[in-house]
Amino acid sequence: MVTMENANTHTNQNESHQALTDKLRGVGLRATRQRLDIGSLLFSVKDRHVTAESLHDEAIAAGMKISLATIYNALNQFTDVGLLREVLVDPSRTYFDTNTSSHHHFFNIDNGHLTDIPHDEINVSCLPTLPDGQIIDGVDVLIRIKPEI
Amino acid sequence: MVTMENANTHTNQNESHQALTDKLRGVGLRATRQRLDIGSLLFSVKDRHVTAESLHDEAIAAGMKISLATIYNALNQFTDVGLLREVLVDPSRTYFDTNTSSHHHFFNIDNGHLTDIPHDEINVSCLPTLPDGQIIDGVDVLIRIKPEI
DNA sequence: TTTTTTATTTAGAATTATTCTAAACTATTG
DNA sequence: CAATAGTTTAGAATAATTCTAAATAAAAAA
Repeated sequence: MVTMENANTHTNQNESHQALTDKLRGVGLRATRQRLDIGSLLFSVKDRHVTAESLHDEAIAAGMKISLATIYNALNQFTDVGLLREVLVDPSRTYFDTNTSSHHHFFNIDNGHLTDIPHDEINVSCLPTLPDGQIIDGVDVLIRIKPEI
Repeated sequence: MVTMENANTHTNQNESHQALTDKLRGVGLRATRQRLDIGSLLFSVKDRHVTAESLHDEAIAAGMKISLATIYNALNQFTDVGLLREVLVDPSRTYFDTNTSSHHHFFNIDNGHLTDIPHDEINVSCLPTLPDGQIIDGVDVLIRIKPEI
């Protein structure tokens, strides 16, 4: 009789487990089970766009035991240390993007889908002079699209 | 003894009163006292950026009698008919811009101030192909700035 | 290891922006 | 002026997010 209660998460993507641990420690965060779970959902696939709620639903569906408050904490902490980036598209919901490199977005106003646009596919020539002693922190381009007709 | 109780608002900008009435009727909205009050605050000065709360505070300070719910209603209606435009800069607050022409924004992440950038001072060359049968609804460029040093 | 210290998790309460409800009110129409 | 349809508003309701404080777990010290 093989007992496997308390199976420590899904024992498949093990190489990423260590990588994730290192990634978290590298930014000064403890590699807790919850953060590893969240990280495995966020970083095993490239370029994801999630909300706290959507990620929580996903975690629960994957059998992970984690509270919504922890999801909020983790998303904010990951953003603070540069592992995630906030994208503003909907005034009533915060989206997080796992792609933290310089890039832009298509936002489908019809179905709410977000799509990345590689940095080099958009050219922003910024002629305007910056106010007084200000410098640029970042540039966000959002192209709202909708179905033809 | 000059009695002036119930002075119907400030009797100075009268020419704009008729213009405002026409503007509201022109978009299918009744020219109620509240909408005229809000309109006088929004449209007598060019290029304003307000939140429902900030506009309500301003209205109350100006002695206008109007509820926050009405401010929300009016801002949303004005936006629906194109008299205002929403600007996304802060995930926890909706900003409205009285400048509805095509233009962009500087967002000072230090103090939260929004500044317009004329349309022609930014050049966005959009090389990326749009997904399937999609067309562009609009393009928003937000340049986040911060104090030097 | 065991102990100590410090960070993390979490349930649930609290906050906050925004919307909804339903009754009172007012602009417009006939 | 009366009837009709749109508007305002107080206050309740929602919904996203943060906070609190107690329980727990990770890292450091012994």
